[in-house]
Amino acid sequence: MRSQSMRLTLQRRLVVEMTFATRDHFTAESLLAQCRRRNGKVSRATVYRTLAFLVKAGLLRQVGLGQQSPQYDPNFADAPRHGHFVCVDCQKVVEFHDPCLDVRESIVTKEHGFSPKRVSLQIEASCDAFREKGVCPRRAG
Amino acid sequence: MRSQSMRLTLQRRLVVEMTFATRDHFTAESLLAQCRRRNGKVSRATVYRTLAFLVKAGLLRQVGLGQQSPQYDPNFADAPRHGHFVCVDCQKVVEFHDPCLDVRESIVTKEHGFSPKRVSLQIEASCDAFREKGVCPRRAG
DNA sequence: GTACCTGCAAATGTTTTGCAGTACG
DNA sequence: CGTACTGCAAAACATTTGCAGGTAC
Repeated sequence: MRSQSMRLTLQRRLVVEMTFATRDHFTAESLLAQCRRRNGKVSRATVYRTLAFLVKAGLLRQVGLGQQSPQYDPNFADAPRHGHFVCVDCQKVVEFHDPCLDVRESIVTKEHGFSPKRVSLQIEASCDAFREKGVCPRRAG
Repeated sequence: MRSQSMRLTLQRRLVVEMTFATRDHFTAESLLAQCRRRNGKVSRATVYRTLAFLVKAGLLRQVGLGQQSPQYDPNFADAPRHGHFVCVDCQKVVEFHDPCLDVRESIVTKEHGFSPKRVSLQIEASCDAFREKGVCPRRAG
């Protein structure tokens, strides 16, 4: 998987494991915290360097979900063309997939003389709970 | 337009003018530079504060276009539902609009129990020039 | 005249980098 | 064994904030 002139160190192994240990999105800082909770010994610099490598290799996706710092989406390799709902209240992220959207995206892209590489679709929306109760279960405290 | 308990100062006027002086996307820092080139006298803090206000007011859109820092899209008020092509080589951004996509997005969103608020669609792609010549005219130096 | 606003500079937070020591292969 | 990698701490950025002084209304 990675033996392409790169060394497989304990630290990189840990970062990669933590990256794909969950399907949830995460930030670089939260992954570092996760690694250390797992009693792993890894520096901040190595986490950032390894994440950058995974993104460049196409195994991980960096997405801007409206929050302050960029998030990483570990499900990108499995389903390269999924989109994200982001709740305007609780910030909860739900992934979705729609073949019709994909097709239409391809058509539009080609009409404009482009050749699609990666698609990033975010929809800010309110979830059911928010509309009904005015607040999300997940919200804040 | 803004007299809703907010004072119309010279600085705010300048930032708003610069924001909508072009249809190009920009960052907070580049707008600050732009303001100062226009011999305007405004502080970094005021630029950030005014941009945040415009975004909250729905007159400006903050978008993550894959670059390091977030960009601002001044065309959001005119066409709230447009998407962006971002060239993988030269980073050039081209806006597009497609009603079919809009419709499909609405359907998918509702199917998942959400109510759409804002849609952000970015497509990373290679432009004609890049595919033909292997490099974009706009690229780098 | 009084809030609200600005500008500065410091604080905050994130990501990158130089370099000496470490360890994979 | 040599070279790539790590960790540290500092640097480089981007953005926010506290506060003293300024200004729109």
